[in-house]
Amino acid sequence: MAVREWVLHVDLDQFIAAVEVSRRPELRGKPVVVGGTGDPTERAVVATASYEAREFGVQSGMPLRTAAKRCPDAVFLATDAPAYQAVSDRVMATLREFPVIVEVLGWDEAFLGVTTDDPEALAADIRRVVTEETGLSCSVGIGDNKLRAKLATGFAKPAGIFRLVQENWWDVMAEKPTDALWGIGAKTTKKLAEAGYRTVLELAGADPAGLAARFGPKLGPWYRILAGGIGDAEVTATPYVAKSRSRETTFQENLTDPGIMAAEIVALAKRVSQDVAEEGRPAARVAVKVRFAPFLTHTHSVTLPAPTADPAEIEKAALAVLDLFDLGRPVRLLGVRAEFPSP
DNA sequence: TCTGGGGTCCTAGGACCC
DNA sequence: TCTGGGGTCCTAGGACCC
Repeated sequence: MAVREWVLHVDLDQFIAAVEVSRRPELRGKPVVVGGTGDPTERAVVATASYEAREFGVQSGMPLRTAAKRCPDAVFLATDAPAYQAVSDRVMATLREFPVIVEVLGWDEAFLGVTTDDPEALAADIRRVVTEETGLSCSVGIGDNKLRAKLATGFAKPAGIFRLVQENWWDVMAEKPTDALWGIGAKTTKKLAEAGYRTVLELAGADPAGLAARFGPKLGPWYRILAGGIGDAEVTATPYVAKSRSRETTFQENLTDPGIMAAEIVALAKRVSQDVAEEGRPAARVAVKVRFAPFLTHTHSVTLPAPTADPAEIEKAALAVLDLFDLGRPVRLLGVRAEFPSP
């Protein structure tokens, strides 16, 4: 086989649940649901469910209360972000031991830029070494660009390897619904169906001008390209630079007292200021998010007179932005976001 | 299904300027 | 006192992803 460049997508299997099981072996084989503080009666959602819990219809993003109804015998655990970050760091370090470029996508996934004559053999090596060094199982998608590698992983799971490239794109994808594509979700799928495009093949043949008119000058034509499996193949190890940092809280009981709302905004602004300080760059804008009951979300924001990392200035700005809202309605969530200057 | 938290990018309208 | 056309910035909202 010829030596050439490939994109590999490595994705850990049921990552968060797997981390929890690895430190509590007695949970192995049981339905495990991780989310919120681990109290299934709380306002919170499922971060990850083990495959055993998924058998009962428990899915990530689902309210914990619903998960508890579907699977009353599941073990409910609190989300422990620092623990997942630490394990993630070990996995990424393991991947960097291979002669590859590693682009981290999140806690549990990464793109690898590789040059090889046998990507399946490399993928199998990676799966074996990741398990040896971290005890975790992963799946590997092989592609000729990032889009195809990412989608390939979906067919590889769990604990497998799958190759999706130009040659088998239509065999695999032509008849799939458009939301099988990475970047097209439920809302867009519905709108595409209304326009007469239900499958990937149908979308690939759509008129770009018509798509632009319906979905916008960039998004519309991009959907058609996506349906052809075309995408960026450049994997880069360039460190991530945040464009914004934010903190938000959903309250277990709605807030009705504007004085308490102001106090919560101050607390959130302090946490954001800490994050801004850690970034070592000043913030240029401050935004406040308010979610009113039952679920209406609004944001307001200001450009600061000059970029600053001063916590007192960020707090003052956040309080001033909060004042732009009509707070005479019950509030279920408050958030504060700092944005860094665009380069 | 009574719907988390932390992000990114795109769109569109209005302001403002030349 | 009737009103072009382009460019850029600001702001709010929407969609998507992990």
